[in-house]
Amino acid sequence: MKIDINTVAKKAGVSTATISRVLNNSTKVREVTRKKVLKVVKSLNYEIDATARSLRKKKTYAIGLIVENVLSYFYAIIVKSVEDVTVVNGYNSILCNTERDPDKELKYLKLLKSYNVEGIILLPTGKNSAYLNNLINNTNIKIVFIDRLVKDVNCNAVLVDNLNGTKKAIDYLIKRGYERIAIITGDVEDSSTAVDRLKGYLSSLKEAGIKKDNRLIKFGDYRWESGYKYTKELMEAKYKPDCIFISNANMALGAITVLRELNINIPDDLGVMCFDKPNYNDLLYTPLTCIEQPIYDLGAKAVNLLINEIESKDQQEIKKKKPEIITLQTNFLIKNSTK
Amino acid sequence: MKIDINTVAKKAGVSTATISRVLNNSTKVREVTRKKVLKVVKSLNYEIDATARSLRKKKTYAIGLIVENVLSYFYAIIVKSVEDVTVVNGYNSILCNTERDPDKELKYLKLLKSYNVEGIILLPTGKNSAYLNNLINNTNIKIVFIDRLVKDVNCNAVLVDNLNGTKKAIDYLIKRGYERIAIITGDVEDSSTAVDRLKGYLSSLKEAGIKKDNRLIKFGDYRWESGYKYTKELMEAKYKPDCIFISNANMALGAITVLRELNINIPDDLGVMCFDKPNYNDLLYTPLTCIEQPIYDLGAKAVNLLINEIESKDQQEIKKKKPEIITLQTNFLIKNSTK
DNA sequence: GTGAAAGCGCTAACAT
DNA sequence: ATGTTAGCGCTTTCAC
Repeated sequence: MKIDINTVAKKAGVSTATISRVLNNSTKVREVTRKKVLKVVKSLNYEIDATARSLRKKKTYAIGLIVENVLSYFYAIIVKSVEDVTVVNGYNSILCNTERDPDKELKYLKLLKSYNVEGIILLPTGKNSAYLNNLINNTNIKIVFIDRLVKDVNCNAVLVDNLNGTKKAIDYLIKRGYERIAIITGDVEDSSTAVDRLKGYLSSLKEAGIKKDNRLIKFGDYRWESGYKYTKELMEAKYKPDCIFISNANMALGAITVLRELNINIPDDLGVMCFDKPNYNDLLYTPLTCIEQPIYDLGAKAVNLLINEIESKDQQEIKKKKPEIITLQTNFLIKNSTK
Repeated sequence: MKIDINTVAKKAGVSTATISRVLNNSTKVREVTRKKVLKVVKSLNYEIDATARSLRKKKTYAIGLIVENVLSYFYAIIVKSVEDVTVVNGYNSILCNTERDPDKELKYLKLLKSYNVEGIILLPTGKNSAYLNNLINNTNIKIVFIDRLVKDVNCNAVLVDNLNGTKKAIDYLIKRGYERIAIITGDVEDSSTAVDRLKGYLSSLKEAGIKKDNRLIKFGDYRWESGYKYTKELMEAKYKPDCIFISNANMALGAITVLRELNINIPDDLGVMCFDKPNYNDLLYTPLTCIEQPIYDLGAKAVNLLINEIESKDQQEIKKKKPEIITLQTNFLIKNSTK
């Protein structure tokens, strides 16, 4: 029933080795033979069996991509860029969504190993460092982190300059006259991104001689709900901020939702700025002053790093050399959500 | 170097067959043996080789998902729902983006066949009917269309009731007093969705005794740009609509962008309604009256259909029975973009 | 209940 | 330039 290489070989009157050579673009085939084979291949609608080929070649041309959730625009862009660049290089990507659940992440890491992917691009939950080190040390699977690092795991990464991006943002807010700038950042336990954004915030305040005030610092989880929740907390407290800096777009959208419910006018009553540009920012009822990230590049560069490693001639060398960490710069966008 | 089933067998002091039995939950293993094997498996961090297993079992537990572009929220939801339901059933999904390019679609169909996926969920470009029929007739790969059909290809599908959804929308607009309702629909050549939405529009007009006017009918491509372009055309023409019905969210966002540029007020100067709810609709400067689609369900139901077919005992029966087409109902949301 | 061995569809080393 | 054949890592049939 299934058309395999034997069927093709028989019909073409040559051996399977020759078919294989044609299919793998070996030069050691006479032009006449090649033509004949290709004709038969086409006539039978034969497609090579990737499973068998992978097993034999020990090469799958597959990489895994683990993100949090494609429903977020940020991750969707990464998925798209990774796919684009992967395909251009003759590889395929397998997409996994962790939902920020370390168990799911672990499950997917194992799955991808089992699938013999040649590399993994990981937007990490921050846990699973033991298993990650196991992959790095005991297998040939290359790993590149994207957007954030994992404690105690040394490997290549492509990041955004969160520290300086945030510093520039807070400096701007201070210059505009804001005095009680609150921040809603991510979970500093799990995310190096959240840590750096908080650091940038604190550093700017310090330089301006403004004292850190814990009432103005909230730790969210980068989701809409936590932007909503902590903005509400901030605005219902006795000591209120005059401006809120929010560490990502999803939380910022939660924030402006609740601000409208509370009838708090932006920017008259409160300034709002965020890290990461919301999708269709200009169509929002309040386009947000924000730090735009080179998200597509983040994914594209990660794939390039990864494939370079995979295809490197000198695998010994690769194991030894220390991790390459690429840091991309951000872009400042001023809208009317700040005065 | 690589830990394979032989390594495990040797260390456990049993044959590879026994290891395999344990790993496949065969009942014919003594409890003591099973325990012993599992211990060794764990201690070696052994993960089964999915490639080898697939080749031998002729079962990959993989399905392909082909959509247009994850960057669109509509497709992102489908990707998410398909992954969710796929994983729950013990399968994995391979994501492919066609960018609406039939050549890319064909390439991916071939790739997925080569990967021995057991089924494909396809949001079709509308071309490639010959190859699709080849897959259906000559391979064991099951196919389910999602969102739209392909001419001359009979297979299972999960659709949205575009006709009635649109009818309800246009009926509403007429009842609200609009008299020159324009439509920007998709490409009726390629998309059954666009055809049905246009049909619903025409049918409502007819019932209300309003004559079809070609000046008010535009054919876009479901992308932001075409919403922008055709809205501009409509509003710069001599004969202008008093309301525009737009066939999807992306084009609607393009539309409201240009309407603002042209200083056309919604809904005072012009009513706007669309099929499909924009992401964060309520945060837009003009939340749109729209038809909400059960997108997550679309994907979830497609996976269920597909896996049912894949796992059906009676494969002969499957081949014979006529395609199942599930049509999901829409939801009407009234906002202030219509008077 | 367990082991030996064949074979899934392909590639690559070796032979001619 | 082409063919023969072993074997990638696993599962499954057949013996015992």
